[in-house]
Amino acid sequence: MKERMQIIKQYLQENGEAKLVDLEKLFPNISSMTLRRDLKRLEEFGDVVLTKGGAKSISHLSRIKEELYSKRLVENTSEKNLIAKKALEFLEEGRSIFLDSGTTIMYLAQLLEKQKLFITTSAPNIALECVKNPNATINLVGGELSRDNLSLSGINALDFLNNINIDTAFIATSGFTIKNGFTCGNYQEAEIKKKVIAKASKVIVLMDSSKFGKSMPFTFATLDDVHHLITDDNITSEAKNKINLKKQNILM
Amino acid sequence: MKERMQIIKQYLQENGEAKLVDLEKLFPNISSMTLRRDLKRLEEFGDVVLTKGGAKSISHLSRIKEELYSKRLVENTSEKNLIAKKALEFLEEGRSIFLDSGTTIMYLAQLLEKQKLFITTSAPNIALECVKNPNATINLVGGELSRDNLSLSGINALDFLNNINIDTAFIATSGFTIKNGFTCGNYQEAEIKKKVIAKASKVIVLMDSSKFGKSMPFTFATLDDVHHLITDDNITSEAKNKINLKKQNILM
DNA sequence: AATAATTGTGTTAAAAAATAACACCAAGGA
DNA sequence: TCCTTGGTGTTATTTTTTAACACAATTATT
Repeated sequence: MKERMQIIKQYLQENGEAKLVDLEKLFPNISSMTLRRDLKRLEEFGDVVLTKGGAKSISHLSRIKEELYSKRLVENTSEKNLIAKKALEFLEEGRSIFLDSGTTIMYLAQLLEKQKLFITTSAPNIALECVKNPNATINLVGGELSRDNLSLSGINALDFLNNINIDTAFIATSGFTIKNGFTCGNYQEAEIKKKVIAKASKVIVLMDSSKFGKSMPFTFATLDDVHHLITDDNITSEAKNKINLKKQNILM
Repeated sequence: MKERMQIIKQYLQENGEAKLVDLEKLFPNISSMTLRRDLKRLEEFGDVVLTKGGAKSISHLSRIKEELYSKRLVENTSEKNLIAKKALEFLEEGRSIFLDSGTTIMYLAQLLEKQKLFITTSAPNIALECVKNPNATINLVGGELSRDNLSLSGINALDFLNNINIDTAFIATSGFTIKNGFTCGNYQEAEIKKKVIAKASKVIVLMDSSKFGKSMPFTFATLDDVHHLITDDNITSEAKNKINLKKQNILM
């Protein structure tokens, strides 16, 4: 595929939408006719739907729709995207990984290309995203589906996790404070995360900076339990120092 | 919501797309400006995306995208929709039901409104559709996700099913012949279906007429195992007679 | 009940966007 | 070399969208 179309595709991925006028600014010396033709080709490819004056990413639209029914509203998308990109570095071909539920992890799932991986997850939407990778084996934990965060939990999920091995676990968090550690809003969810962390050889937490300083009811891990923490650079240097005091491997 | 908008919404649901010119034909004495405004309101509602000259249903788009990655291509959509509508009659508020994987069942899931239901399913995409119903409890079987039909299977899925009770099971099939009964293309999937059928008090098979006369490798049920068979009226009367010879409760 | 505010609707003119048709150029193959 | 192919830019034309206004019909307010 042409480089220009790759850039447009990425733009679509990140912004959800691309207006023709935006693209014209992005490529000042390309005619609008050509950009229009590019969008048309992307549509034939299947990832995009043409709208008046531009195009929208279908996966983005589905995500919006999901959010309509689950509670949350996704914010800090570009930060989350960056965090996900950093997390990619911890992926090794042929490994068994766990993907937690959550929008940041969804971005990570979308970045997975054709790596041979054994993926276990507690989020059906993430499983469906991963299945697009033809070389991945996808396992989904069973259980009750929570409307809040679209994640599965319950005794069956825990049973499932008992029977598998995990090299690297990518975990999302709803809150973090030095005092309470990593926290989430749901007891069942905390149970799952705890179990995953206990079983994984390497634990990587993905957290955008807005979560810092917030505490949710249930703690599922402390700083000592995780091997890497990936966040964005909107985190205050004070916070950064506090964490680094205890731990060197914070990434941003 | 206005009746006209309801009709448009249904049109969108069934056709995936509505061009303005189509709507103008559908409502000959409504101005195109008004229809345009209707589509705009539907967009704000979140279910559709406006395109050049009309609108497209987002869930339809996501389905198309799913098909791009799983193998199948959905055919006979209007038949499947009709079958799903007939299946609705077998739903009773407050019951425990099982939803199989498959596109016909997906149509059924989309028709579920606000009934209080306890839903178990082996298909993550169907689980995500059902979660939009605020009164349903959704349970998803665990296991490995098949790329072919987006369904979960394996020992964990069977375990899960062992521990739940099912009033009514809605099952899809890939093929049916008098000789071989109901068949599907995957051993693991057949195991799941068998288990569900064994546990359910009432078994309803949804099958569009194109499946009749086709045999797949694995039989998961015979006519005697199922209580109702719902199909469309493209089925030959010969086939109909053959089935009715054995069974009275065929619906079409 | 009378009045006012709101909402939906249709009509028109203007603006914006999409398309079709054609010419051009570069790369690759016969 | 010449021919084909695929991508590109330009222009004119058509289609689609928007904005503005006028007019009911409905609902709320006095």
